[in-house]
Amino acid sequence: MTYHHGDLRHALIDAALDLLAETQRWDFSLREVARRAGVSHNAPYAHFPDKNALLAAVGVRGYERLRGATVAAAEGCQTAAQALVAIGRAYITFGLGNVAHYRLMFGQALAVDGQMPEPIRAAAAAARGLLREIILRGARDGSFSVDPDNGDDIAGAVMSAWSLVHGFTLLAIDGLTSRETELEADRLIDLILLRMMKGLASKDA
Amino acid sequence: MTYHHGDLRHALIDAALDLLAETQRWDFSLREVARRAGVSHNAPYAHFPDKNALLAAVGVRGYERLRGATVAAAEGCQTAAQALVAIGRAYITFGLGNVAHYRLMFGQALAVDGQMPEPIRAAAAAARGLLREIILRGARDGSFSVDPDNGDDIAGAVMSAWSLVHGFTLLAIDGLTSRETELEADRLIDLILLRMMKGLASKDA
DNA sequence: ACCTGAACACCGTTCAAGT
DNA sequence: ACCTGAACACCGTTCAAGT
Repeated sequence: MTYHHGDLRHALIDAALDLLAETQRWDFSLREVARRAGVSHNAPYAHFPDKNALLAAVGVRGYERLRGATVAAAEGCQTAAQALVAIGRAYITFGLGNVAHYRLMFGQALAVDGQMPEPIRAAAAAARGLLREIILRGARDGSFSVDPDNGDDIAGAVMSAWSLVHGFTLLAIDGLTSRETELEADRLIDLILLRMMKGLASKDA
Repeated sequence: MTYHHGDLRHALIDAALDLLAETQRWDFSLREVARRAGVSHNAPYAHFPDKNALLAAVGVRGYERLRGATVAAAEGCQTAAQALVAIGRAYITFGLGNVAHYRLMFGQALAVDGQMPEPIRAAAAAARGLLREIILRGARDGSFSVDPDNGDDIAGAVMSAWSLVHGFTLLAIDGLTSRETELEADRLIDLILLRMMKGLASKDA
């Protein structure tokens, strides 16, 4: 049994995903991943230039899954406003359900020389594009106060929505959300999504 | 020269802060910190139970600095609305000016068993308290649509404001903010803060 | 109490070698 | 092309020992 599988690259990513889910951390060792995949500790170097490259591939998987979850949530929504809330809720749920994976997607682990690798930047741009579509839809049907012809205005709306949901997800993961009242997590999510919508809503909506 | 300084604990934290600023990363080694402080590689264990404890102490320093920067920004502001915008801007500026420190304050590096250590939780609670005060002030003078007697409502407003600013800071650090238009960073900050304020503002403001 | 030096079980990465 | 085993320069942490 010389070659364990036709696709060790794929097997390594899967092993890393398993470790992510099991340990709830992304600081596992490359050697541990290799062990899981049943190969020697440096077989990964035949498929990835270094550990960072493997992590980046795993990170891209995260963006794909997140996109899948949010797109699915938006389907069947009548209005743009409903779709945006559904996306926000699905986004937060994904983060809280995949803590380590979500952290990896955005953390310093993927950054090289202070910059995210290109595949991650592309995935993030796609995520912004998804949000942009919804917001433009809402701008055209009058539910959002966004000028569809003003690129800055759109970018501001997109980034404010993403920032709020992203920030909340991370604070919730870190356990740094409000504990003042015995507020249930779901209720708090409702409340912050309400504020997000209010920030985008047009006055006559 | 047996004891290098009366306060090695302090010296180690300073050395770590130096490394943070120089390398722009928080994944330096404990041994490197010891080297910087001019002591053997395990002298730190006389002052910290493990590496995590040193990082936590450095993280707390970050919260203190961040608090100092935001409190200073709020001083001299006439209205609660102005104060909140000033705080938001100072917050983002701090994050972008102390990338590694900011990432450390919230990242997995400090988490043990999926939970942030108590000193960090306390610092975060203090940060929420600061926001809460401003928001309550704005609620009483009528500039924010927050019910001062409804704890949930307050918590929702606090978390939505913090989430937005926190999320934006991290996305900007990661370089994942909009690049569609040739939007300047400062302009984008203005736009997202505007959306934040709109999410909090009362209709008659 | 505070620090040192040796030691242990790990890393990521490289290299020569095997098929 | 794909994988192995030995090797290198590191880690975090522990332990016995020194003042």
